Amino acid sequence: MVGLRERKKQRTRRALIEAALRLFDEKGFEETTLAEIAAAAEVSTRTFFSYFASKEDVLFFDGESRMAMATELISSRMPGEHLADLLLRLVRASMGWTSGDDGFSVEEVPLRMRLVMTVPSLQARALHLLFDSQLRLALALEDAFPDELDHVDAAAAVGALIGATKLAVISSINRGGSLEQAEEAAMRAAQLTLRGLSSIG
Amino acid sequence: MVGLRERKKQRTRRALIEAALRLFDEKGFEETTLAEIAAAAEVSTRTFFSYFASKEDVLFFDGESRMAMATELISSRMPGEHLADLLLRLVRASMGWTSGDDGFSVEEVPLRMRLVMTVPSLQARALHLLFDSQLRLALALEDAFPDELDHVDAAAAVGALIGATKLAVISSINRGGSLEQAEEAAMRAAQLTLRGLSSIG
DNA sequence: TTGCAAAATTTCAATGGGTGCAACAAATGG
DNA sequence: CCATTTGTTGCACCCATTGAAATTTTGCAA
Repeated sequence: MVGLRERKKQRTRRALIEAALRLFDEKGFEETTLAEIAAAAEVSTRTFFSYFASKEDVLFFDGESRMAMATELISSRMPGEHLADLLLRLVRASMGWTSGDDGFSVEEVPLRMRLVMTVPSLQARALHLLFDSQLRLALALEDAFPDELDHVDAAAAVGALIGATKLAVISSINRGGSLEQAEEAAMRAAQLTLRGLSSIG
Repeated sequence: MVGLRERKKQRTRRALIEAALRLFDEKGFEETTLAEIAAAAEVSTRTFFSYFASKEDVLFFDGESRMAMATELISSRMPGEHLADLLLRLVRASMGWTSGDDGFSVEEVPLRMRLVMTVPSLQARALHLLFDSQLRLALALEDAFPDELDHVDAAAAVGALIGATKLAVISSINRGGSLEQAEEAAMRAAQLTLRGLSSIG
């Protein structure tokens, strides 16, 4: 299963990610070409596309593992646990996740935030990925509350929670707030929303 | 103010929009090139970009006028009107807006929905535009409730409301629901969220 | 170890969106 | 009618992305 082939692929993937993040940091996203990233990772430009579907995607390399952690947490619902409590657990836990098994650490979080806030195509991609995650989380919620939630409830709960926290965070940062203030705003928005959600589950 | 120059520009803009929508409908978005759109509108390809910043943007030509209607509605808050009531008015009204002064009618709504649901780059662009609108709506809300809402409240309210309805609509459509069922889901999600929001304003 | 099939990489050419620029045409205002 | 402003065009160019064919690397079995 974990033969040489697989290990080599992981090494290449890692090299691409590291090269890309470094170059994005040094020269900016739009100023970095795929050719440069590929060269820095010592592969051909074409090979980049067998690892990532687009230039944007390399920045969100840990999306899948974060998603896996989230769905796992949801499916770990304690018997009888209330919707709002489970979601609060989810919000708290996910703020601590920097990255999963991908082996990258918390250091690239500010870089990613900066890039997503300033580069339109990255913002669009981030929103798109987040939206996709929400649909999947809603499905997971439905599974976790088979008798209590229908799909509109589940969608409304996930959409409201993530919608509120996301807008609060960005709105806070747009006003020049620090990452700490943004985190603070996120928790407050989440709690406001969860209070409303307590009428559902 | 409305000289020949201005009228001519509006005619060109309209021609571009009509040509683009027709071609997107006939051949699909990705299969339509900018050269074809420009040719159908009888301008040069280069000119397309003095009207729209990207191929995606032409599909959302009425975004600004819809936004204007929304902010106007918010600023028309009756004295003492409660947050949830104002937002309910907003949701109801906006479902009726097909397009504003742009002079296009309800006919392109299904086309747009179909394209946004199936073309990734359009979905990303739509989410990006919607997100931007949310930030502006949150600001408008803050202005409308100067004493009752701080910016986290406002962001949470807008984010939760739009997040919930959006996810409910798409989730409903993803299950094969009709546009009517989606609208139904939207209203239900909005009401669930507004109930929670009644604790804020 | 050798040889072969599968998988990964490279090379190459082409498409198409998007931009900067300089020439050109048309409208406006006097 | 002239001068200025504004919009249009053609052109050269950059770069992301894709397809296909050629080539290399790896896994595995004889």
